[in-house]
Amino acid sequence: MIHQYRIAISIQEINLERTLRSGQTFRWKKDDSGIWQGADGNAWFSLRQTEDSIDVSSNVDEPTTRLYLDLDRSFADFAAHVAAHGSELSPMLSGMQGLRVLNATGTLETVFTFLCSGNNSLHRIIPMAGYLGGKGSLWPNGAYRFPDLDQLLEVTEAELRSAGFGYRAKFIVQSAARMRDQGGETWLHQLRNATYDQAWPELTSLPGIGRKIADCICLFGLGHQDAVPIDTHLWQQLTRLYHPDLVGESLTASRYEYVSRAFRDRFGPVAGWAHQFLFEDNVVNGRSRRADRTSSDVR
DNA sequence: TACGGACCTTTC
DNA sequence: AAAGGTCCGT
Repeated sequence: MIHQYRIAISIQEINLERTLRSGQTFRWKKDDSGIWQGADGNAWFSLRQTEDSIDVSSNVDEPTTRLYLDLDRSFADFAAHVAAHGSELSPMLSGMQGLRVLNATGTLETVFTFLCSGNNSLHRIIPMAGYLGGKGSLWPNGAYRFPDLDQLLEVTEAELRSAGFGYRAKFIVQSAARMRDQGGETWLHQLRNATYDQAWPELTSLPGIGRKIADCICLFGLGHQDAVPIDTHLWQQLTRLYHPDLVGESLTASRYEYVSRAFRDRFGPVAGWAHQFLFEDNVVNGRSRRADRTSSDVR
């Protein structure tokens, strides 16, 4: 059955373009008509956004879509909350209206696509995520349902190697096998009911998943919004804003723990959202900021 | 326990 | 050289 409905909401409250291209999910596509085609877990969505509404076609009802897009929380309230805990983020917020952290339920997809993300760039992560997604079945909107664990278990390391996955091929095959041994998707989804502190060590027990990717899975795939993935972008931001003595230093495990805890202490339950703004700001502005610094420092 | 180097491949 | 890191050996 196909549901069709219009959700009245301003583009300041949720900006699909900004949100779906912010690197928390990798398989959404905007078609030639400007409609976003995607899938998450058991759902598929066609979304057409205007200034004040989103027209939805989907196999799920409106409450389910609202939950996925997290629409029942106010972006404006949230942004105010972030600004109250860190005024240094205020200047960034005006350019990031409607950038949200989605409430994905397809946790298996989060695990295996972020397994592709390490030491990699978006230009390559997206086609890799698309390749894995293609192992699943086709939804009516042209998006692929992400394969289940049994389907992933059929993929071989040799195949992924030849598909350009590099050394991540082994991690993917090994993690799929390990997950099966630990209880499969039942085990994974049960981490949703666990706390962040409980879920994190479970995830890092999978090969290829270290502290950063475990934090991504906690935040983007399990709904643990106190998780703070610290990648190279966050590290640049956090050192610049809060730990100037560490600027330019390498991100070691001990520094990760230290900086991560400090950020969580500052922003509490909205730490994950605050992280998303800092990440996005660095992706957009970081290069020029680095260029400014080096051009004035060097020579 | 903690750091530094290797690691696939593509793109800037 | 750097990319939204992780693993391994010292």
